[in-house]
Formats: sequence, structure tokens, C-alpha cells
Amino acid sequence: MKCACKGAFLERFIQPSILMSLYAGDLHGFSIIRKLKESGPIDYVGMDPTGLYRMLRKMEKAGLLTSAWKTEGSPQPRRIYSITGEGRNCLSYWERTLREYARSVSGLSEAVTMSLSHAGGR
Amino acid sequence: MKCACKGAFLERFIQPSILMSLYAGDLHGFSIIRKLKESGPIDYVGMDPTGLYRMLRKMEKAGLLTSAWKTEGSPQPRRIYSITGEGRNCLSYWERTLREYARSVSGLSEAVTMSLSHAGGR
DNA sequence: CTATGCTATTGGACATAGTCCAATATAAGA
DNA sequence: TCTTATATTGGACTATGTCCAATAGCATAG
Repeated sequence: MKCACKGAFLERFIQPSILMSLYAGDLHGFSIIRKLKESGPIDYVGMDPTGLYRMLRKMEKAGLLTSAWKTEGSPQPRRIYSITGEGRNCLSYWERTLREYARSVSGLSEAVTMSLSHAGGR
Repeated sequence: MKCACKGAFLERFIQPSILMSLYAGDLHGFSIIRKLKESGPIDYVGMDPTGLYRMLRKMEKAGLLTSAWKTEGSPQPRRIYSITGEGRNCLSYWERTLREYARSVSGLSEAVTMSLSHAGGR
């Protein structure tokens, strides 16, 4: 279950976001982008689509997703992604990781606030 | 007040951690590393010191810190860092940024949990 | 007495991550 | 006709982050 839970900023947010989107049903890359931009706790507005597409290919390679081309119903052929069993396991793993991660960030946030108030505006 | 609050994972954590450490008093790089490894909400254990040293130089260049060499009292000369007024402003800026950031991560964490429970174990 | 380990900082080389721009192709609307 | 939206990919580039080495003195272990 190598879910790349270690990794960079975008990876930490985009990978679980993708898995979450696909957990509810199959989607193609462009609609994932739209979905993430419209809703969700993270601000994806202005995000580079290239990065997301590359992440999708990477996750497929890692066995978390599978894909199939669909040519009808749109001007451009679309690559439809589905989550695999491994991908669902990975999402569970992310659930735990993100919880810890949220705690860490909250902790740091509070520590900064504390230090600013305690040190008494030197 | 260009505090590089946009940036990568380590930058988002280490930069405010450094500012917070120095807000309480002057320190040199090695002692900052020790401090962060011993305490603090983020797990810095095993962190590469090179990255932190580079961040210090970068922050000095950006005007958030100043440094001075101190040769006595240790085997190796130590570069003592102090936070500047700009650095203190930056820490306030981080306070707000990290709060938002914590909210986002918590939001994502909860969203993942929700999606896992709602979709009903397909 | 030598070997290892800790303190303390820097630099080079490298790997990974992320962005910008371009190419492709079709359909709808101004 | 020109732009905009859909939809995916590739190349080139910059930014980020890690690994290893060099330096150097002091302390402790063997």
C-alpha cells in the first residue's frame, strides 16, 4: 500500500482529493478539476491542470486507479478514471494521515499565536 | 511584506517555526534545529539540516532575519540569527495564514472521512 | 593513541515537484 | 472569423528538497 503519503504540498492535497472524487464514481480528469475548483476545502482555483493530469498517470502507474478512453459524447476523447481496491485502501490510509496532519498544522498555528501573545510585543 | 507564505511544504512549516523560535530570542542554526526536533507540533526528526540552513540564508536575504558570527564559546564559529521588524510582521502574517491553512486541512480530512462513510463501502 | 561522535556551517550534485507554454481537435457562441 | 470551452499530453524550465562531502575542534570510548 505505497500511497505516496509522504510527499510535497500539492501531492498531499491533490492525491486524496482525486481518490475522494473517484470513490463516489468514475470521472475523467477535466471533470475532476472542475469539481475540485467548484467545491472542496482546498483552493484549487488557478491550479495548473498539467499537474493534476500527471498525478493521475502516476497514480494509475501505482495501481491506485485504472483508466479507459471514451470517445462518444464530447468533442475530445476523454480518459475515464476508476478507483481500484488499492486506491480505496489508500484513501483510508489518507484518512488517518490527514487527521494527523491537520492536528500538526493546528498545533503549529496555535503555537505561533501563543508565542506572539506571550513574548509581549518586543 | 513578501513573506513567501506561498511555497512548498517544508517552507510552510519551517519558515514560521524559525520565526517563532527567534521571536523568543536570538539563536544559531544548529540550536534551532535541536529545538524543533525536541519540541514542536511538527515532526522534524530526521530532517535534513541543509534545508534549514538554506532557509535561514534565504530569510536573511529577504530581510526577515539578520546574522552575526560568534567565535567564542563553541568549537565551531556560530552564526547567530536575530529576527527583524519585518520578520515579526511576517510572523503575524503567518499566524493568519496558518489558521486558514489548518482549517483547509481539517476540512479535507473531514471530507475524506465523510466520503468513506457515506459512499457505503462499495 | 586512534576512532568515533557531537558541534556547526557550507557547498556541490542530484532527484523530485510544480509551472508555463504549446500542440492538438471540435463545437458553440459573439 | 475570432474567441471560448472542452480535454489531454509533452517539452522545457524553475523551485524544492535530499544526500554526501569538507572543514574543524573537543570529548569520550576502545
